[in-house]
Amino acid sequence: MEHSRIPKLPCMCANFRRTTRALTQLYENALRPLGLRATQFTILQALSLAGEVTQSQLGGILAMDSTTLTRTLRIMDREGWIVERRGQDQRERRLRLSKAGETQFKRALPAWEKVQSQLRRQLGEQSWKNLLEITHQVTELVTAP
Amino acid sequence: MEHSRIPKLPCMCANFRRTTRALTQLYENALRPLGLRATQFTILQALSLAGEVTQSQLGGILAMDSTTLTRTLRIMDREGWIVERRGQDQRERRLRLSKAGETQFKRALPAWEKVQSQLRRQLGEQSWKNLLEITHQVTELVTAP
DNA sequence: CCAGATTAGTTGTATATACATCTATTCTGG
DNA sequence: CCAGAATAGATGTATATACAACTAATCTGG
Repeated sequence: MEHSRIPKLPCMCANFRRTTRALTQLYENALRPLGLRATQFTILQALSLAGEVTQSQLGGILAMDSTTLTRTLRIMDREGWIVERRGQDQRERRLRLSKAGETQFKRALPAWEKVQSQLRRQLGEQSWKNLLEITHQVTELVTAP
Repeated sequence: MEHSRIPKLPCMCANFRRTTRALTQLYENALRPLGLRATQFTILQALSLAGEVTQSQLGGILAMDSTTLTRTLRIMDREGWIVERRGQDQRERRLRLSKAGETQFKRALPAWEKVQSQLRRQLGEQSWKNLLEITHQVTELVTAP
């Protein structure tokens, strides 16, 4: 019976936070040469998939507070990766990838795919799919409707 | 076929980060009346289980950079929840809960147990155990040996 | 139409997080 | 024993994160 290097934690939140710290380092190591943080890559990918969305909608997609996005989007805007425009409703900011943002996203894709497929191989196809499914379910369950 | 409120994300890291944000809010809402953040509660619990450890060892247990702990431990020390002392090796700081720290941990336990058991009920016993197990495995896999 | 309620996003503030770099201490090979 | 290597933490810096309080715009009931 091989004993684990790290102890089990009884708290579900602590477990997820710990795993997320470890995973984030793995992915950020891969993205560092591109000057991308994990959150930034995620936003590039989300916008690439979603097209134009408001800041609130993006917050909903990522289960991230809209006020957090204000700061992160400022950084990404400074890099020229996104375009913001006012819509009918003058309060909201409609966001989409700029050309430079699309380019940066495509530039980062190989590094992301490499770390994804490496982890996928290590976990096995079954666990991989199971993990994507269960994390999604937990997010749905825990996120306020 | 009920369509989901939130889209699936293809990135494992993004998935875990999103779920962790949602879970953290759930737990922090429960701990807020006690003036505890999720990380702080986790450290109280980890020290309660581990006894006296060095800062590096605590970092290993939580898969958290030791330099991150410097700041968080300062806050907890300011609150009087931990005792730091020098060991044989004068470089290291040996940490344990103070009386006040134990008291604070015990004070927080009911709120934590409530949110834990509520989530456990919602997920079901099988998913709950599965989640604790799989997150632990991923952490082991991804953490540098 | 308008006053109050609601909503979108910003700003102030505090904590969380890690990397690069630094200092102090300990270890290790010769 | 001692010089260089390795280790434990601290500090500087940048990003991530959310809540409370704020401003501006929109909506809604009367």
